[in-house]
Amino acid sequence: MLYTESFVINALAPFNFDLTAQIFRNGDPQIRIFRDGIFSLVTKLNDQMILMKLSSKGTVESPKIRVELKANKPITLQERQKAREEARFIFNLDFDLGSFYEQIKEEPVMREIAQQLCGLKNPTTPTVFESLVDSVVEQQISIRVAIALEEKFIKKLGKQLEIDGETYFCFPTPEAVAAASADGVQQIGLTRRKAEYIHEAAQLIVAGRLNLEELKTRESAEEIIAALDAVRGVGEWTAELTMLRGMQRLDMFPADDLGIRRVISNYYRKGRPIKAAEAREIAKLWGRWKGLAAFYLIVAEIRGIKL
DNA sequence: TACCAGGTAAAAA
DNA sequence: TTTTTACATGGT
Repeated sequence: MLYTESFVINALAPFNFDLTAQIFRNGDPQIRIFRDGIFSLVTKLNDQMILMKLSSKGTVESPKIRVELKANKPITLQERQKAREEARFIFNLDFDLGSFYEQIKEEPVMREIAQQLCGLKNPTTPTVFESLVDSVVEQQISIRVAIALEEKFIKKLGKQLEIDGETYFCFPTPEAVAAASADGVQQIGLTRRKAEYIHEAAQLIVAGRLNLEELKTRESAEEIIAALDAVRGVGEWTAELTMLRGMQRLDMFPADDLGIRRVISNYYRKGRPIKAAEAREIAKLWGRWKGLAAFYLIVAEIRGIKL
């Protein structure tokens, strides 16, 4: 029996859903993908797995998102509410881009890029755990290899949903990862070290010694970084990236990141290689939105925006 | 075939 | 205290 329902939610303008969801255009259809104007992913709410499909029903200045839920069991009011919150979180719908645009309006390079990418918001992982795992997997290896490994990880340890004749996977819970051995995690093709890092982090969470979702609510970046840094395998870069992509901490700026340094170099230094210190200096132009600005540069490069 | 790609912890110097 | 090395896969 297939249960389905849909509703519409608002986003704080400006918001360009299609531009933002484009990030997922090459995703795995069984995990998450943006195709034919529809973003889909499976989410685990309470005990139930639900397929969520999002599409744009409004404009950049008056954004409305249609949310469609599909499940094999009846969807409760509470699940519906959690799905709504998750959709808001994944696309940062409540964030006021105006405050970012105000900050960079006197800065010609970012102003031009922001004009061309108006309404682009930063996608966030549904859980901090997912962001942490992704960041560890992405250490040192190319983003393409990392994505291949992340997909293997999800399909090996994530829960599976059969619905509407299709198979989907949702991101593994810390419990599932902890229950697997480090060997099990490594089998997806990670280094032994990385498999241990991820397995240990999952164990800490299950043991109640690391509460990532609680960390998300803290004000102080230093406190969060310190807590993340205590996890083996998590250094400064990993902590910053985890916060930027999993906690909506748009003030985080991973200056050590080679990709971020490259895009800054391309748009601000004519491609001349720069060091982390120079990247930090340039990032001061963006005030408290350093991480969001870096995301804009990355998207600008992907879309071939020239100044 | 060989080398490179969005780091980190541990070993070596 | 600072520098070097192991790590494992997929793309080119």
